[in-house]
Amino acid sequence: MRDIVRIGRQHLATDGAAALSLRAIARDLGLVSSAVYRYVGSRDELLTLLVIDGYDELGDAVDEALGSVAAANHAGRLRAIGRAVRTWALAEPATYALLFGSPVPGYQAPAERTTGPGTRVIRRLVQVWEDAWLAGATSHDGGPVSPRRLSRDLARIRREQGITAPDELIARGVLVWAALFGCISFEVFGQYGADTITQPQDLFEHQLTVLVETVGLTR
Amino acid sequence: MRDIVRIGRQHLATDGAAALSLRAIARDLGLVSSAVYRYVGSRDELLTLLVIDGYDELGDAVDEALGSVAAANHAGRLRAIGRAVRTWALAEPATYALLFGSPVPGYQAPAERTTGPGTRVIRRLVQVWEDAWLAGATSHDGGPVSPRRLSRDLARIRREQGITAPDELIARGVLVWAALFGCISFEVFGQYGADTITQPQDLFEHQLTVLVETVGLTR
DNA sequence: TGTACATCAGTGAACGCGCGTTCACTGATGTAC
DNA sequence: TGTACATCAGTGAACGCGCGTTCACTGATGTAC
Repeated sequence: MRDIVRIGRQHLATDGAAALSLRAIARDLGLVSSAVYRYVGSRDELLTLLVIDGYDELGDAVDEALGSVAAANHAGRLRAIGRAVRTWALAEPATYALLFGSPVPGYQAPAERTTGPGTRVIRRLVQVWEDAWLAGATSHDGGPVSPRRLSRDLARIRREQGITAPDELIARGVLVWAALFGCISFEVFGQYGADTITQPQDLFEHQLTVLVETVGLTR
Repeated sequence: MRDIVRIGRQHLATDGAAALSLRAIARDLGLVSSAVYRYVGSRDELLTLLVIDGYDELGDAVDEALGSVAAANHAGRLRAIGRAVRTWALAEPATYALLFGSPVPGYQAPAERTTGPGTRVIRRLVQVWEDAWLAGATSHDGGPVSPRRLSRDLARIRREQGITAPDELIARGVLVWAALFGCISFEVFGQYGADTITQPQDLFEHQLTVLVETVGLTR
């Protein structure tokens, strides 16, 4: 069972999610193709297992990185999360692509099984903004953002997440979240030209500095 | 020939790049499968045609949007580029995924044919920073950024692009570029939860405002 | 105006391949009495 | 301690399918003289 997921991830790396083949996995396991049906039911379910496994591994990496940063060091926590995501993404580019790249055609992850693990990183990020807000360690405060439609979306997020941070901070938090993954995707997917960025880790550290500033963390 | 690319893009939307099938395209064209080999040579070449076609369509959309913005309105130009990319991505999510999503396993775009069209958007963005810099309309100036390794990468970019903007502005420009596509990818690929963001265009406009600020455009 | 020839778009059969999934089955291992 | 039975991991054949690519070909259209 663990073997199936393990080999599945290897195949993800070589063939991609769309070409993931139960027969090939069975072959690598030294099994006949029908034998894996005792464990996974269908190809789509294997994809779901890989999605959950990936989200959990990423979430564990982030949590471990956060373990060695003081709670009051909000900027440090953001940086730690960013570094952990990047490091994991570079180590597991195929699984990263499954989670954050193009959707797999014809496959829809079942929300009731993937939403929990799939939101671990953003929940950690939200906690950073919220803690910074409560500690008075962010430069963003003030009333609702315009237009009112956007403010309503942000209010819903505030309610669902059980937080108190103001509109502007939440909106910037969402941007920083998307920007962080944008930077990592560009690097992992090779969007930076081949010879332009030779020191991506230095660039990333600089990007983290700007993102800390974007969300207004003062410490 | 145009028909092949047209139908190819339709198949991209339904089956994805990895499952793109010359036979299926031939079928849709009312041709026998071997007939398309008169036009494309191989499946990989069709992918290359789709990549080039996509980059060019996106580049045209950006250029057209820029046509109605005054050159001195730097923030407006950045916003126009962002909106054009987002609008095109939402209209052509499958082609957007081919260009900016997960790499297609086993396929490598030939640099000599795709680099030109593939860099149209970033070249327009770079021109915005550069014009703003030359016009004194950006709040970022000053000397080299640290560490020196990063500064060297930025110097190479400066030389290759034939620009004069300082380190900090170039670095932030790269971040804004990656962040812009990060925001759009999150929306196109459905990373925002199903019910969290109901008004993505309002959120995007707010994100553009923050990105204008990030790159320090004062007008 | 007519004929011979070249070009060229498309045909149809074939090659060898891999895929997901079902189904009746075998044979080893564990369990109950 | 021995026997009958249940469980369960894995087998092997089969289903119907689609794929990329090659190759010799047909038949219509255009061109040269």
